[in-house]
Amino acid sequence: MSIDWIPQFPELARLTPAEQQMLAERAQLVALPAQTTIFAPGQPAQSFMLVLEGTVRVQQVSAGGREIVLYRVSDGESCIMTTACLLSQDRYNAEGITETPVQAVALPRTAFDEIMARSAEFRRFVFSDYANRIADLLHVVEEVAFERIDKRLAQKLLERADAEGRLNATHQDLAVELGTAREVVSRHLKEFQRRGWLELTRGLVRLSDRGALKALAALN
Amino acid sequence: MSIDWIPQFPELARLTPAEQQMLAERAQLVALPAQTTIFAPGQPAQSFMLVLEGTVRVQQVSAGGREIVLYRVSDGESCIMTTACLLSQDRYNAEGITETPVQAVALPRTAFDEIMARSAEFRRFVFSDYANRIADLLHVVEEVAFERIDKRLAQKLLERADAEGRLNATHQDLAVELGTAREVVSRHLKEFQRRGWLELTRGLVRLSDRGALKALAALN
DNA sequence: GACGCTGCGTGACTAAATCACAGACCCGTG
DNA sequence: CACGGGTCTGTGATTTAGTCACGCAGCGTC
Repeated sequence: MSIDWIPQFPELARLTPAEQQMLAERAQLVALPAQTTIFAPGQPAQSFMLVLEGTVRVQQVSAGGREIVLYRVSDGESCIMTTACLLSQDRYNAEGITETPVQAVALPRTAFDEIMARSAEFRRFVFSDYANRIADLLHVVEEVAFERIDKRLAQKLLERADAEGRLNATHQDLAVELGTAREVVSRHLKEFQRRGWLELTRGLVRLSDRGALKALAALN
Repeated sequence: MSIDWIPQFPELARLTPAEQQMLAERAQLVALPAQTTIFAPGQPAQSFMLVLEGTVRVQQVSAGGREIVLYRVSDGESCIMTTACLLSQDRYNAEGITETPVQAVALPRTAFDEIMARSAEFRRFVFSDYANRIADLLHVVEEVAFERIDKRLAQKLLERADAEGRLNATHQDLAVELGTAREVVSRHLKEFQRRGWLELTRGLVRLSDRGALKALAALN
């Protein structure tokens, strides 16, 4: 362990010096290139992961080959899905993929158990992460079950566009974000374009009227 | 604490006698009538709950008034959603309702923290519960996002019918199970009836051809 | 320039959700 | 028993979403 990563996690910074040292000693620093699968159905994960830099996309794949993005894990968050995978009897079809190069810290199972036993602060950290992931999943359920896709698409576009309103994504990519079919996204995008809300080029969306999109996204 | 409930939880039976005694002393036995809301948006839960007898239905309500059943907590399981609610920053729209009279054990937050610190076995128990709930939620996402309603309806009917193939539920109840609209359920049920798979009377479904329903449920 | 890969456009169709009712059943009260 | 109000179910019409089957466009490679 060379670099001092603990300050990146405010909750961990509150651990005692001894606990912090134990974490620092037992954790493995790992660097992953973009587009690496860090967990997937079948191969169970073996350690507790903390993301220092970059983002990991967690998505679900269906039997029929369709996919839906569940949530993203980014700087300063932990990925409890990996450990959850291990514990659940019926394995499930979620997979985690790095979207960018990722710097992370892997805490072996034994060290994880040990610090869980020692530190109430660390337990709070882990539980709050579980709680947030559950909240993310509930949000996905709500969206998928009850919301219109034009609204959801507008939300996603706003959420994922950069400061200039540009977004590198194919229609297929957006379909996976929403868990729908590519054609559905294509048609809605075209309608948005017709209304002058955005411009489309192969693999790129440029938002030109964020206000209108926000209005749609906030509807109902 | 009068009755000895710990043996109902195989994982807890593996705790040391001292740990078991501590649990027994600190836990509150509670009895709840059917149709009691045990947690809901707004009012945060305060303790860790273990269900001894009966079932609790956890469901999500949408802004538009629609609902979807997420999972059920039954005998020998714990309801981590209550504790998760507490920890998540953005509160979410899930609610827990007893479906039957429920006997449960409530462990106050301090006692929960204490036993979490002391017992690796107890931690395993809690984590495996989290993992199972996450698996449940992933299952809901998969169903809602990717599966046909007729298939899902057939599955639910088989899952919730008693040994004689009888099921006390209105079309609206079934719609909530699936997170869809009542009319959709009505139409599919009627089609099932037309095919001779079941009989319908007000508030009651009687399955007459489980085989056919199973075939549909297993399709794809 | 021909080829192939990926992304996009589109029509035709099926499935699901929504809206707006009407009728059927159930139970308590007059 | 008759009536009435609440709940439950049936149904048509319409809109939205998902599926299927294409064909074509953009772009890099040989």
